[in-house]
Amino acid sequence: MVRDYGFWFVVCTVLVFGMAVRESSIEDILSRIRHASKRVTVAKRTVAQVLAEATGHLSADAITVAVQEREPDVSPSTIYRILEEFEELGIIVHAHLGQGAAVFHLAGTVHGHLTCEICKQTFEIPSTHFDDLSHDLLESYGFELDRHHVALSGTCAQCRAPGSTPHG
Amino acid sequence: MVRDYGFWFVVCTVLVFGMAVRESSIEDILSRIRHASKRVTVAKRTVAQVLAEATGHLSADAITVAVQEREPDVSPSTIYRILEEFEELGIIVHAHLGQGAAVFHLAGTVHGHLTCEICKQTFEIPSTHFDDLSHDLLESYGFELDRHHVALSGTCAQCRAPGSTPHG
DNA sequence: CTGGATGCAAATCCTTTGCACGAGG
DNA sequence: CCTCGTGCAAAGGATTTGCATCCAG
Repeated sequence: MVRDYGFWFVVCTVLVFGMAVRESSIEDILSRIRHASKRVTVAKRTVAQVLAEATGHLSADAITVAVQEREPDVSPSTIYRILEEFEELGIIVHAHLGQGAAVFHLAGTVHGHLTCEICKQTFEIPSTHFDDLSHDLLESYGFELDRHHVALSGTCAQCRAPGSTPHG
Repeated sequence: MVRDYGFWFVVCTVLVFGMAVRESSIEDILSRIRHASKRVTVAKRTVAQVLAEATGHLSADAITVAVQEREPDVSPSTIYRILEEFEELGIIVHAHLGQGAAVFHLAGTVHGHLTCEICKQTFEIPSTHFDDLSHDLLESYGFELDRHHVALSGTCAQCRAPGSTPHG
C-alpha cells in the first residue's frame, strides 16, 4: 500500500481530500441548519466540528466531553437536543451497538458495525457486505434494511484466536 | 398452507408438538437449574413458564408483568437476576432491538429480528437468512456472527406501502 | 425585539446493587 | 442449618423534559 508514488498519493489524499471534506462538511452542516430555518449557535458549530473530525463513531457522552474541551459551558442536554436535530436534518445517523449508549456519526459515512461481545470493540465494515442480505430481506418480507443502522454482535478474530490476548 | 389435510397437520403439530415441547421445556429448564447446583424456586418456575408460553420475545418488564399475574410478590430485581442466571445457563438469549429495552426468549428458538423504525414492530425471521453473511464476515474479518443475537433495523412492508396504514 | 436555543436540575426509563430476611436442599 | 435466593429500596447510566434565561436573526 504505502510505497513509492503510492505513499504520496495517500499523503495528498489525506491532506487535500480529507481536510477539504472536513472543512466543507462543517460548512455543509451549518448551511443545512440555516436552510431548515434553525439557528446556528456556538454549540451546534462545535458539535459539527467534533463530528467532522471524528475518525469513528462517538457516544453522546464522548461528544459532550469533546465539545466541552472547547466550549466548557455546553451542557449534555444541549448535546442531545443538537444530535436529535442533526439526525432529523439527515446530517448524522445513530446506531445501537451490542450494549451501552448509542453512537453517532456523519450520515455520509455509510457502513455497518460489528461489535465483539467479548472485548466490546467495534469494527466498521463497508455496507456492501449487506447487499445480498438487503435484497433477500426485501424479496422475502418486503423489509427495507437500513444499512446505515446495522449493528451485529459476535466474536472478533482476536477473541476467537485461542492463544492470543483476549482483550486486544 | 391451511387446506385439507395440511390444516389438520398444522393443528396436530401445534397441539401435540407445541404443548409437549412447552411442558418439556419447563422441566428441561428446571433440571438445568438443578444440574448447575442452583435452587429451583417459585419465581424461577414462573419465569420458566412465562418464557415457554410466550410466542415471541418479551422485555424484562413484560416478563415481570406476566410473572406477577401469577405470583404478585416476585419483584422486578428478582426477574433480572433470574434472567441473568438463565442466560448464563444457556436457557435463554437476549437481543437489543432498535430502541428501548432488551428482549428475551428461549435459546432453542434461533432466529434473527427485523425491527421497523417507523411502527416499532419486530419480526422474527429464520437465521438461515444470515448464512451467507455469516460466512462472508468470517472469511473477510475472522468475525464470528452471533446469529442468536442479530437485530436489524429498517422499514417493514406495511410502512413502506404508500396507501396503507403506517402503523399496522 | 422575539422566539428558538440553552443551562440547570429534576424526571424518566431500564437495569443493577446492598442489605437483611426468608426459604430451599 | 447454612447458604442461596429474594424483596425492598436505593443507586446507576443514558436520555428526556420543564422552565427561566439568553442570544441569533
